[in-house]
Amino acid sequence: MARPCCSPRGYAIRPRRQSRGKLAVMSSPVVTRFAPSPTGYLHIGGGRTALFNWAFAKRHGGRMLLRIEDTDRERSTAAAIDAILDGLTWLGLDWAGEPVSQYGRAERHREVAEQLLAQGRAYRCYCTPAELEAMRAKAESEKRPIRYNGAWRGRDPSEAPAGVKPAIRFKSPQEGETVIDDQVQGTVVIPNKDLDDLIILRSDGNPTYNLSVVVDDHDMGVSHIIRGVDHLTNAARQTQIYKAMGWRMPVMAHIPLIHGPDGAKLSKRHGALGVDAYRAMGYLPEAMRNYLARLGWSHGDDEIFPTAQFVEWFGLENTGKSPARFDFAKLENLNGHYMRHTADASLLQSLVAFLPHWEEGKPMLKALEDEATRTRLLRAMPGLKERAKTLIELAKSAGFLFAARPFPSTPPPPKFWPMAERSCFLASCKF
RNA sequence: GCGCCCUUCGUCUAUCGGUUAGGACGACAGCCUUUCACGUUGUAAAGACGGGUUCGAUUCCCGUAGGGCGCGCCA
Repeated sequence: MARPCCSPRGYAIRPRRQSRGKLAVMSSPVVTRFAPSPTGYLHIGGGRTALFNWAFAKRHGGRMLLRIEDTDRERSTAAAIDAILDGLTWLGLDWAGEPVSQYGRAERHREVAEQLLAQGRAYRCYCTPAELEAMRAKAESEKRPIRYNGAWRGRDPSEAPAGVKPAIRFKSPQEGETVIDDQVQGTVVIPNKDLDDLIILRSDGNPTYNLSVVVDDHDMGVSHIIRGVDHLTNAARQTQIYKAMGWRMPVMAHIPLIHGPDGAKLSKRHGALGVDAYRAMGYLPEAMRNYLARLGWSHGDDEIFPTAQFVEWFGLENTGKSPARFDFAKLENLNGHYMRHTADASLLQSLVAFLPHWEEGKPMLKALEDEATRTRLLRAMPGLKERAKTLIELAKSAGFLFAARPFPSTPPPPKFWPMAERSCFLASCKF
């Protein structure tokens, strides 16, 4: 049963009131989290990870938390945080409570690091970054695995060189293996000899990722961790930390990555697009959600379904392990479908919401402030939306409505207009 | 180099040992339409390779090849 859990940093996790219904048979509330690092925009893979976390939480009557992993002070920016929140909001994904700043919890992380140190599960390491770098280079040139050699693992602290601030390393088991029981990947076994003693607290006293994640997920009561497979090795390291702390493991689910059309990793490091770019290309959030849902997850032959249906169907057991390539053609087709099936008035709203994000959208946005113009566009909508695959296409094909400023009061339209526009024009003039 | 993971039409995927290997996007060819679009009908298109296990493998096991991810005082 869920118990309130309070972190020393002061935020209390209230147990969620158990909702009735057949899905509420879980003994503890489902808490997922989306934990992006604010070093850039929200890329598409992150968007899907958020979608899965969101859907999973909703599906089980739980909630999704948002944690900003901003412990890297050098690279974290406020602009990136805004971009991420903006991207999630546009995608229609909401989260419970305020976003948690991981950096804001550094004190608590240090505390755990100290505890590990006191328990003999961690030790001070006086190697300098330069020494480490040399060690790595040597290992690489000798074609040996690149790992920390544990130089300070058994060394007496009295041998510590003067003037060197130590980092704290986790004393990772050297024999045996670490097993990850993953809902998507299955049972993954990693030999402990391949996992070196990772730094959990930097020499400047700041915690590192793997420690922070474990402490935060634990303190925040996260029950299910759904993230990209690129974190699989981290999962092993984190498992060791959970064990050392005697904490209960959350359920893990590592989903496959989304690759670019060329098969290479699609991430912000490789110039992939942020979700804001998809908005600017005129895609509808609901189409985006539907498209993303079908990347790595499936429900039989079902292709097009509303988000509510996706939430009802979503489960980790239907999530595949192989990576998918991003296919614009399919996205575009799906988007066209959604445009055609969206009510005129609501599509007009989507268009108005989109216009500010389109570089050519200003004039039309201005023109649409006029009630009569909006009405005219609304009338033309049935014909317009039929042949537009994106909001950009919709806006462009609607352009004729705004072109001639003193709008001709009487048809017929000029003969050189394409038939589609002529008929739409006629429709817009219909009384 | 070491570890982990992946491999069904071009792409996303279904298949939970026995199917004419299904669907969707895309492609191609018709139909519909005074254009386009929509819609619609049809066609081409896949189990990486080699071994096992089994009466029977796309499905289970091993190997090979190819691909991906990870190996930071980044997250």
